Parts: sequence; C-alpha cells; structure tokens
Amino acid sequence: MNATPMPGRPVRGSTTGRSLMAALDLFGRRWTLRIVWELRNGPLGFRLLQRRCDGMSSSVLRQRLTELQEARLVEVLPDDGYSLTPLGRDARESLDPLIEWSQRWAAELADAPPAAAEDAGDGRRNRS
Amino acid sequence: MNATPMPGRPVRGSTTGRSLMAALDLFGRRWTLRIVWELRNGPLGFRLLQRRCDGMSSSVLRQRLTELQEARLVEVLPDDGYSLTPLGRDARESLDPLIEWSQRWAAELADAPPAAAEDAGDGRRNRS
DNA sequence: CGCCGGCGCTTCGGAATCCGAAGCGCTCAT
DNA sequence: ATGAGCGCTTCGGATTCCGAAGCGCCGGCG
Repeated sequence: MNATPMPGRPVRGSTTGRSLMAALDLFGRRWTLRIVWELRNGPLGFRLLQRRCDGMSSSVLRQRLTELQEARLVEVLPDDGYSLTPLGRDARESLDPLIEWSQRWAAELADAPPAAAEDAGDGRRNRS
Repeated sequence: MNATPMPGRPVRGSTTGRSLMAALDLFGRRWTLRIVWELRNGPLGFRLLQRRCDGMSSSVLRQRLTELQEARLVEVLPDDGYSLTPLGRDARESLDPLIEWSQRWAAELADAPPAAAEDAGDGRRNRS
C-alpha cells in the first residue's frame, strides 16, 4: 500500500511536499472524492458506505478509509461507523463549488455537439 | 481505453446527481486535478506540461488530455499547445477553496500529534 | 545541405493498482 | 441454533499506470 499523501512530506511523483500537491494526490485517487462526498450527511457503516459508492470493492474502500483516517479527514465513531472529522467536513465544503460547476458542465455539454468521442459511454467505467 | 466521464445523457432537466458523479469520476483519475491546476496560468505544450507534472508518464498524459478535451475542459491552440477552455477555467476556479483547505490541513497536521498508525518508515514504494 | 535538438505523440513490457467474490469472526434478532 | 448483517481480509485476475524507447516533424545552425 502506498503512503497516504500528507502535507510536508514527499508526495507521490514529487518531492516538494507542498500541501496542495499532497491534496491533489490524495483526492486524485480513485473513490476518495466520492467517499468524502457520501459521508456528507453523517456517519455511515462500512457496508452501507460501500453500497453508496456504487458497490466499490471492499479492499479498496478499506484502503481509502485508512488513508483518510491517517490524513485526519475521517474518524471512526464506535457506534455509528465512519464519519468526517471537522477537518473532513471543511474539505467536503470546499467541494461545493465543484458540485455547482458540474451542473454548469452538464448544461454546457447538453447543447454542445456530442463531439467525436469515439465511445463516449455513459460515464461509468466499463469492465471487460 | 476507458470512456471519458460525462454528465448523464442530457434529457434536459435534472441531471443533478449524475453530473456530480461524472465529475467525481473524471477528477478522481490520477493526474487529472494536477493537469488542470498546472494549466491555470495559460497554455502549455505537451512536453512542458509533462515536466510540470513531475514527469508523469507521457502515455497517461496523452490519455488524460484526450479525456479533458472530450469533456471540453481543455482545447488545443494551434500555436500554443494545450489550454483550458472557459469551462475548464471555471472548473479550475472551483478548485480554489480546495487549495485554501489544503493549507488549513497542513496547519492542522503540523501541531497535531503524529498519529499512532502512521509514520511507516515503510518505504517500499517508488520504483526508479 | 547535414546534423542536431526539441516537439507531439505512440508503443510496449512490466509494475502498481483495482476489482470482486469468497470467507472469517462477531453480534443481534428470530 | 439459525440466519442475517456487520467490519474486514484474502487472493487471483483484470485494469491502469509507468517509463524508456522511438517515430515523424520541424526550426535552427554551421
């Protein structure tokens, strides 16, 4: 397992350790953004969280949760499961503009020509 | 190659949830956030952009650029190379709060205790 | 002209990561 | 005591990423 990106220490692909790069690395891992988003309304148990994330694989979910705990975005509440810490909630809120942007994005693509995207599927990953 | 995440088939109307998922998928791919960030100050050529991204692999860079073009965040200026579209710039700006958060994050971790599970001298990553 | 050196981009084999079904030990309600 | 749900782990195979190498195409430059 790779090291959890942290500000002030080496980041994958970089030695600068700048906190922004660490953040971009952390959130640039598959499912990380999604997990933080799905925890926005309060704690969720492991299996429920997994279901909310389109049934992502349990092994990767475990890995992400560990990373997010080390990064102090997520904590475990003994009786409620995984929850965002105040820092995590703060991060989640900083995603709001991105949410709003995604709607502008959808609107923009709605009236623009479909472009020659060879496959341009449904936006979900294809397997096999 | 995988399909580029796109907001749900626009039937006009509430693609609300879907467009966000598409955005989280798009930005949850390795290097995507970073690339958008590195283009913030204007167009960059392929190789220069690659250098800015800590020498990420050219094949993946090409793949990401194609995805970002399909998603209309990036366009090619015949004489200047890759550039953010207005939509792309909009997306980039929506990342600002995240940048600010990352600094709070760094500050928080600076005086917080080193955390039990962590430090992991475990340096078995990094090929070379 | 001939020869760099840089460019955008592609190929390809091997490494890292992700996936998902299966299963373990546990608790709780039936 | 049986079943169902839980958090979590394992592991083989699929996918993705990496990075060195190289292609064709310029624009200098001697």
